[in-house]
Amino acid sequence: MRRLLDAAMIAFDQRGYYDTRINDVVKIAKTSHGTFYLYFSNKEDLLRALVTEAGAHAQDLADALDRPPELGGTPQWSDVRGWIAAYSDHWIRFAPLFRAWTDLATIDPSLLEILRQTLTLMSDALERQIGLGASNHSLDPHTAGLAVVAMLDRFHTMSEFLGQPVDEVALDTLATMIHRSLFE
Amino acid sequence: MRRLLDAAMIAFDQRGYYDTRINDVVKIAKTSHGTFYLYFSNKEDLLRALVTEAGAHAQDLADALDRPPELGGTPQWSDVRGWIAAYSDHWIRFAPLFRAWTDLATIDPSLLEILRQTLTLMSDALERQIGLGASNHSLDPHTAGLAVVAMLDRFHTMSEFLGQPVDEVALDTLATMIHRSLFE
Amino acid sequence: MRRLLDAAMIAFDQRGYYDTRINDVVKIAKTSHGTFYLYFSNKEDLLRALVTEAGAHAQDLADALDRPPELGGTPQWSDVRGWIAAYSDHWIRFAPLFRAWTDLATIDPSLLEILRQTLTLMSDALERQIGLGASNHSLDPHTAGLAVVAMLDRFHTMSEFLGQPVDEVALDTLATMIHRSLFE
Amino acid sequence: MRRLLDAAMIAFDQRGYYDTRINDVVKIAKTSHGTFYLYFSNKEDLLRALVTEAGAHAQDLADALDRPPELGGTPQWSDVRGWIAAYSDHWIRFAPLFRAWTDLATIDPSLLEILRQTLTLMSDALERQIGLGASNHSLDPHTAGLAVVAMLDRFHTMSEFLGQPVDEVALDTLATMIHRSLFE
DNA sequence: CATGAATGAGAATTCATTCAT
DNA sequence: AATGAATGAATTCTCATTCAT
Repeated sequence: MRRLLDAAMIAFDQRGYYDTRINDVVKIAKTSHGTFYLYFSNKEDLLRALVTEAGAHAQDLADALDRPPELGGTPQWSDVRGWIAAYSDHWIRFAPLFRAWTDLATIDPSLLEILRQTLTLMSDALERQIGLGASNHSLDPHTAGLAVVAMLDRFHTMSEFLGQPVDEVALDTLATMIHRSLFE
Repeated sequence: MRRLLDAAMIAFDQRGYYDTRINDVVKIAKTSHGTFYLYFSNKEDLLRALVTEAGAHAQDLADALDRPPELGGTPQWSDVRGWIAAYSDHWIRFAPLFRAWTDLATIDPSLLEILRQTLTLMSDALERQIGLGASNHSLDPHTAGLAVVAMLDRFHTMSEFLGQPVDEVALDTLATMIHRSLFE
Repeated sequence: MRRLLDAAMIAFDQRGYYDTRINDVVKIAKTSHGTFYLYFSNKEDLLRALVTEAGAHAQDLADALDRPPELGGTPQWSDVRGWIAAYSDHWIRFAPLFRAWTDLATIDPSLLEILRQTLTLMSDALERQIGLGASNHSLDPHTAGLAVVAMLDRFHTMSEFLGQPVDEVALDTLATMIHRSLFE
Repeated sequence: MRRLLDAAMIAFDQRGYYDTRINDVVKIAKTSHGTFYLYFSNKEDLLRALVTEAGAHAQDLADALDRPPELGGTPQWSDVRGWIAAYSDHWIRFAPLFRAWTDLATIDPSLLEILRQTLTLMSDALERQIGLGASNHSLDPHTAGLAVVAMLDRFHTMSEFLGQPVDEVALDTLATMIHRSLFE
């Protein structure tokens, strides 16, 4: 079953969720069709399992955010930078899922629900951080929290499309932008 | 043909690109399978046509960005706010395409190319704006430009999933965040 | 579609409903899988269509029963004999359906319903005939009507299994038995 | 093994033979697939075992018929009534088998053989009884014997489908019909 | 130009059966 | 003896695409 989940990640990464056939997953996992249906009732079910794992991982990310800033009080640039690095790792790990996830959430209520929870998890944690910052009277904290997640998430996707690796310089700039907009 | 394009937008919106069958499009357009293949060679071709339209519209967006700031010199909050409003309209209009577009770009080179061009169009325009701002020594302008597009794009998607409309308050906050991070 | 229905009758006759593959039907009908699914959603649906036809035919049988006896008053042996012949033809024509029908009615409510209606149609008509007969004080007419249908139906099945054709002698004996038990 | 046989009867009753999966039987019997194949080589084999049991029971029924009539000479109504009651019990006990049995006999020679024997057993015994009756000059005894079994068998099935229990009144009427047609 | 019935390649799914433990 | 995970052949079913009208 783990073999199937891992195989699915590889397959989704190579051909995308939609162009992945059960056959592909099964071949990579070196198992049989029958075995696949022993553990999952179809491809969507498989995606759901993977997405649930990604959700659990996102929980860790959110928890990391809730740790108090290094110097107490307002979060520092280094706090922001650290979290961005963590988010980047998360994104790289689960990237193959994200595309299909977003598209399928339109149709599958259970995927939508996990998506909502994961999103809320992270944007709420950010919201709490924003509350710690000064001079945020003019920001709607909820919007700001969501906007940060949005930016980080999409920046990775877009960089991928432009064929530009997300390097340290890029992460530094993102950290600066976020720190300036929220905590200065 | 326009009827088919419009029908496709409706279908993609309702069921997503992948779960839309030629049948669905044809039914909504109140025409026949035969007619569909008269104008498009397959579903991907149909998406390409729609995406090309969206690309042309994005050109207008980028042009708007290149107009000089209201007060010359550094762009003001109101300049940023205006552009965000324009982007928001653009997003709402083409939302059904974005999901599939991103996913398919992995596979279809022509879609990837249009995506790259559109993205570059907007991030370059932003990059030029950022160059106008002061105190941006610590920002990589290219990263910053892309990050802004990323944030705006994804913020809309995420709001949709959370069932939260993107209202004036949200747009104000986005404007403030962007203005602070780039031009203060 | 008629071609498919006819092909199905042939296939069901040759291999029985359960051992008939969609493939078999499609081959006999000299058409394609796709065409099959254009008209029927699965094998059960196909059976349902055939069974509905059989039901319509049974209606004719029941109508025939309701015609007044040749000599008015009590039905004569010849009346009974005539109807038995008609029933026999009906059975021979739809025999391939009957086995699966009975078995599937346990599971499929719509098949059960058609079975009920067809059964009731015939046993009610018989019940009315029995009402015309004399000396039936000791018979429950409903039971008697159903019993006659039961006997005729099953006698054919059983003869088939014993490899004994249902000939004129047999039909004469059945007529005598029914006439004696109901109208003497 | 008895557990499996009993489980099979329950499963066949609930879903019918064809829609019963080895899995269903195994679950009801609270045992494993492996164990199933230890005792039976497949589902047909399992049915064969049950059907053989039913055949043995039918032997008893036939024997009961061969006992001399209560008052010697021609069988009385009460003799007929008694035998019908016995048949009814037999039917109720083995009903789940009958449906599949009849259908499968078309295909499986060994099932056909047991069916033939059981049928012959009972119709022959009836034939002998009919020989005892007076005034049967116009009846073909073999047809008559088979017709009685047919009527009893199918009447039960049909009552089941109509949702009407086979009560005392019904059995009385059946007895009267049979007695009238054979022995009056 | 428009139609929509027909096609069949390809994908999903089931389930009897095996076999290592 | 008993188990139940694994197998894969056999089937069902879908849907993009064609083509005669």
